[in-house]
Amino acid sequence: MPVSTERGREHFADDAAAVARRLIGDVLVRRLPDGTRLAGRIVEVEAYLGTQDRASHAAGGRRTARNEAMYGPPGHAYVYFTYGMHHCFNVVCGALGEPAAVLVRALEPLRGQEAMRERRGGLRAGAGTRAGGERRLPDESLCSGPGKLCQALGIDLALNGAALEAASGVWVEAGEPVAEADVVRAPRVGIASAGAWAAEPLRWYVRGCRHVSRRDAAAERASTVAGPG
DNA sequence: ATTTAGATCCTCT
DNA sequence: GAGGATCTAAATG
Repeated sequence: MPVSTERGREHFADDAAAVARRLIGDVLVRRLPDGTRLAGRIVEVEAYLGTQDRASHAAGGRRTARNEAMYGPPGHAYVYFTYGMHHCFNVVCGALGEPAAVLVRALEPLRGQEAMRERRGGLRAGAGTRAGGERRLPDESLCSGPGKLCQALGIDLALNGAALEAASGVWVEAGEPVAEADVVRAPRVGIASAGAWAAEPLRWYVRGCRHVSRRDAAAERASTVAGPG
C-alpha cells in the first residue's frame, strides 16, 4: 500500500494537454496557515501549451516577472492576479524552460466546505451587493470557477512558484479516474482575442457535473455517443 | 437563458 | 494608460 497518494513531478512533466486530461478526477488539497485542511476534486481544467499558443501568457516567448513561474520546473504553482480582484491557479507542466501550464478552473468540494463558505461569503462581492445581505452559498458555488476556487482555498500570489507538495500547503493527490465517456472536451473560456487558438479544444470538464464553471452544449452533443433511435 | 455593467488593481507597453 | 485565462447582480426575452 502506498503511504501517500501525493502526485510527484513525473505527473506534471509532460505536455499541457496530457497533464490537463490526467488531472481530471485528481484532488487538489490545501492546508491553510491555521491548519485547516480543504480539498476538492478537479472537475474542470484548461491547457496552455507554450510559446506558440496565442492565448498563453507566454505567447511568442514572452517572459516577464508575472509569468516567470511558467518557465520554471513542472509540478510548481503559477498563480496570477487579474481583473483587479481575482487570482487564478495553474499547475506548471512540460520541461524546465518550457512555459506550459494547466489552469484549474473548477473543483467539486470534498472537505472543508464550511471554511470555504466563510472565505467565499465573507468577501465584499462585485457591484450590486446589498449591505447586510447574509447568504449561504450552495456547494456548487464554492469552487465553480478559477477565481472562486482560489478565494475558497485561500490561494493568492504568496503561493506563486511554490512546489506542489505538503510542505507548501498546496498539492495534488490521486483520485478516482474519470472515464473518457464522462469527460467533455471544449474550447477554452475568456480568450476571444487569441485568434484561431480560441477555437482549440483545450478545456476538459466532467460531463454533467454541477460544479463546473460553464457547460458547452455543442461540445457535449458532439462527444455524446449516439443513442438508440 | 442570455446579456449588461461595474468592481478593481496588477502588469506590461 | 490600457487591458485582462473573472464574478456578481440586475435587466431583459
